[in-house]
Amino acid sequence: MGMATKNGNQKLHKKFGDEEVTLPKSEPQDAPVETHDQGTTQKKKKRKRKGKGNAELIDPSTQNTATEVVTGPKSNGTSKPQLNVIPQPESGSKPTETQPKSKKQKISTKKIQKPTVKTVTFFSDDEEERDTRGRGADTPEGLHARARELLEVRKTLPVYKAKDEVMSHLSKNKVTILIGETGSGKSTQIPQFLMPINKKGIAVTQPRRVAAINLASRVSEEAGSKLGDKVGYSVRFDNKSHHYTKLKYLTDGMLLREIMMDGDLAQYSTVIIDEAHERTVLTDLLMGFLKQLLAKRDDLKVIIMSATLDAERFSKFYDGAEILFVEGRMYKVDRLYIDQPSEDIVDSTIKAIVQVNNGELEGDILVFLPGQEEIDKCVNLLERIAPELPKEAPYIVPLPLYASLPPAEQAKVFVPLKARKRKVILATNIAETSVTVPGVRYVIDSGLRKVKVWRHQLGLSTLLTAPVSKASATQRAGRAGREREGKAFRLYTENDYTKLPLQTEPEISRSNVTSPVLMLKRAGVDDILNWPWLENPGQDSLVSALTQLYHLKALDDNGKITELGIQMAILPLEPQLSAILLTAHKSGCLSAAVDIVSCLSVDNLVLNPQAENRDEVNEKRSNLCVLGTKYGDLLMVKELLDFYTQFENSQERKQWCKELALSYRGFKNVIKVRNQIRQYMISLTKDKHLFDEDDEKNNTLDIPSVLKAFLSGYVSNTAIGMPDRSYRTTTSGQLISIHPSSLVFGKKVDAIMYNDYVYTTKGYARNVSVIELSWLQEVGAHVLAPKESVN
DNA sequence: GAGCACTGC
Repeated sequence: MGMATKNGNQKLHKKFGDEEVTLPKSEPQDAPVETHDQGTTQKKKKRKRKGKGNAELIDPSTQNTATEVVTGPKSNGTSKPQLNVIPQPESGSKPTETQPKSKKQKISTKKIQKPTVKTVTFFSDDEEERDTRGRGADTPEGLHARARELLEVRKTLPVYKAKDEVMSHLSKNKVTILIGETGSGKSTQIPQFLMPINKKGIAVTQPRRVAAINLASRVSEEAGSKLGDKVGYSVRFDNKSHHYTKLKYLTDGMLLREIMMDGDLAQYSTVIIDEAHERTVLTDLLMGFLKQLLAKRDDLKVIIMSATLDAERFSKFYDGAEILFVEGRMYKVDRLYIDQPSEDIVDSTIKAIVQVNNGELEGDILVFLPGQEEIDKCVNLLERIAPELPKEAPYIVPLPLYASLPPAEQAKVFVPLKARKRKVILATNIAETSVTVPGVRYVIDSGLRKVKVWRHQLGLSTLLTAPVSKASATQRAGRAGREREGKAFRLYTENDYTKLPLQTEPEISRSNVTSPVLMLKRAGVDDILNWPWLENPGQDSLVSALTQLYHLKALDDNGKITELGIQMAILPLEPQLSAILLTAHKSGCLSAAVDIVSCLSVDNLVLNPQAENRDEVNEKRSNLCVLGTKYGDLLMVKELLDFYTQFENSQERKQWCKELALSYRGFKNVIKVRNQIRQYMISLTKDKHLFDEDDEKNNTLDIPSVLKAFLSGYVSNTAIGMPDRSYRTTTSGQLISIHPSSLVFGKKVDAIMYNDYVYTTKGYARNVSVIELSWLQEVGAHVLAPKESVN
């Protein structure tokens, strides 16, 4: 059938009405699903059950039962079942959906109430909104009353019930791997259990700012103290902790900075790495540092908290550390597969949405799609077909959700709808971990995601659409079972599912590791290749990072970190950008360089205009930015920032941003970043007055100096204009095109420098500036072989 | 003449 998305809505609707729709196949359930067989299910064939039947489909962890914690042999003395190793998945079965426990381990099967863990939304990342809540209850009496209230809730958490066993284990071991699923309460309770017995502080890391802030605020309430006193947090731009704070939630990046300042982490007696299974570059690095530190410090305890999958790997990494398992509290989620996947993901998504809407009980639908393009297409189609769908079914309201969407648009997914309406949230991976949408009962999973892959041989990155891992598919499905039983409809076959990789490839093995390597050097690691990497990025990748750092003069001929390198590591920037600032300082154009670098550190600042007013916006930008038009995009953001700061009030700023398709929120972040960088530069140079004469300096902007400073960081990101108007890179001679979003697009110049080299339909240079050929020799002779670079 | 997931200091 392969219905094209270009079809009109009438036709589309008709096709859904007839019996061509065969997806997704649904398994008969024990639970009442009266409405399920409306309309489109006649053609369904019963799926063949394997072996143990229906139960095998269901992730045991999502059963609504509470289970006792099971610990390793050392916590013996009871007749409770034990577990210290995660069993290998049976071959041919569904490994990621098999939990390391047997039926007999369940000690209780009573139904649980609504999960009590506070829903974490991304809103509170904005301190303006966060500070307005929770006021007035700050009296000691009020805090204690609230804590007593919360204690009753805490006692129902699986991990609370196992407190004694967990504690007895933790007191005997230096390293523990603790597996706890969603709803177990591990992130809030375990650190609190430890507070009375820790002499020094407890650090708990999180991959995301919002999570650190929300956990700290919850736990502080539970502990009956004011946020920032006994329990606090520390994230970039926001610190609510004191030297006497006993329990500190921080982002993993923050703990890494602390390691660079104090390699022994002397202020902590326990470090907990939470969400270790996400395998971000930073958590991976932390785990390596901790391994080294454990050999040095006898009084340090380390707890690695994770979802199930990486437990054995973590255990091996920490010399066979024991694994504790805590049952989560999620509701049952049935997984259903398609039998004939379509080539067109938008097509099969729309069909699945319509069928779920027609056939399933009330509850919102969360759809996982790879990117903005697919999401926007689906939203448009759904808006058109919604009025044509059967009147018996709820009216569907499509809502997009992705990171570059303005905050007000994102907020719509949290607003409840009136009766007879059903939210269909079409989201990227943002909804897999970062944003939790309430009310979701059905998940539709395309099985796809976008992944950025760094190719160090070419010095470029590509953004690919790729299948998710089993772990990711399980996580996505779990989003349907947070409030009650749910269903996950997978837009791929069960056979395809079995072929998916077990886990997502760790980020570090597909990333540019220049910055991690500089951090290691700063922390005193000499032998980068043989450092205890949880995942070694590979020799090629490491050598390319070391070479890059050498070119940036962060490392000397012996591979030792230089004074410059130490300063670069301190700045909260990529090494290239740090190098640029230090060069700019020498050449007297620091202020302008800081402005530009701040803009470059903020994502989605200069937005893609909508298609209908694209030409108009582009023209406005180029008329406004005289220097940008002549010298390129670095000068453009400098000009834009100057305009932005000249406005009197935020209303004018907002309006101006809107007209030029710029992000107001982005500029607010630029100002924060700029302040932070200025502070760092002041402390590095010990010159308090470094930025005092800012206004005068703007009047005498030395453009060649600024561009040469940037060239010092981006020597290898340069290309030469050819007679046929194409450009070839100075490093490998590859063909490269100026991205049409650049102000330099369509111009013929001698040479260009760019910040990003991205391969999509072809190799594109993004964020392009005009440079002179002579500068390449002047600034980049030590990197570029003369014969290759200019001919 | 493109169109890009997510996160962190």
